Amino acid sequence: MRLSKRTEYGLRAIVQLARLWPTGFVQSRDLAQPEDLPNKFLEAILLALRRGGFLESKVGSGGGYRLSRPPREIAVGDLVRRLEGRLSIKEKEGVVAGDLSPGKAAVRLVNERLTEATDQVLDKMTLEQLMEQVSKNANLQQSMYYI
Amino acid sequence: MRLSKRTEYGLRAIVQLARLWPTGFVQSRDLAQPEDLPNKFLEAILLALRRGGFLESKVGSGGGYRLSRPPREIAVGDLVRRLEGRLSIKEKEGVVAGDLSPGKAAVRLVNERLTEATDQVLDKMTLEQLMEQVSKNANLQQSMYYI
DNA sequence: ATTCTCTCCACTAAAACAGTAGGAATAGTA
DNA sequence: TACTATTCCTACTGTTTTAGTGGAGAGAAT
Repeated sequence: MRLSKRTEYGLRAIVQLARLWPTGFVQSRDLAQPEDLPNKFLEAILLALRRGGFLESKVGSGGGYRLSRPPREIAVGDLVRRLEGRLSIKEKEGVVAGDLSPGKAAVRLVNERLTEATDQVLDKMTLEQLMEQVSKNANLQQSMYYI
Repeated sequence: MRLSKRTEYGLRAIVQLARLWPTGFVQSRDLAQPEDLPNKFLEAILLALRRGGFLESKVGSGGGYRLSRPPREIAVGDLVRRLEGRLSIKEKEGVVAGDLSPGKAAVRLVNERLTEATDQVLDKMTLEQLMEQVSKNANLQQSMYYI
């Protein structure tokens, strides 16, 4: 299970926006540079995040992006699902379940378990919690230098 | 999180072999037909499974494939990891952890949680358990017709 | 010898991924 | 009004991955 670059860049950008919350608008370029992300690609990603309702944007001079609500109200799962695009693409679902081969049934079961597990992880985590855990880890690392 | 066709076909084939365990060798063609899998593609997959130590094969007339050990001793996780090929590809790991940007650290954390969760699901499940659960579900479905 | 099967190598078509380029639209500012 | 800054939008491109196919070789049974 590997996140796409698109998702990775999106998360990296939104983490920056979360750290700045609730201050003003930040421009795409200023999100791209410190994390070294391809600017044009990032623009498209930010646009998707805005369409997903995670960001607000303002065009023109002094414009940019900001979170549309506080980090604690943004679930990482929603972000990832928006960014991956694929991921749980409504499989045709025609069959009601009794009538598939044992092999197909097994594959379906594995897929379901996997989806449940990943959804669990992703939906339980808000952007705020993600950032807390990251800085906790960072502090841990930091302190380990002095042991 | 979507399993590739390669993995799907491999699972569907090995589920058939597990149902037949511990009887003799089954030929690639006879695995492909009932599940309607592309024969040549399946051959390559079976070869990978043999190389992974999950199957034994016999060439020539009367040859074919069979499990190399009982279904209870085969973890679905090992199968999937073998078949996906990618999935937890040793990311370069150069950085010891303190020195990544907050964004990178966040992405890494999400990836780790996701990997843990999927490994958990997959490694806890043996081929035998998978089959039990599939037939349990099938029975459930079956009985629901009569409610 | 012949047939049957796995094994192995090379190749291809299509999709997904990871961007890039250029301009239109919009909002502030002089 | 003219100018500038920024998002918004469309279309395109190159690379990698996925999902196969084809054909020949090699070993085993009859």
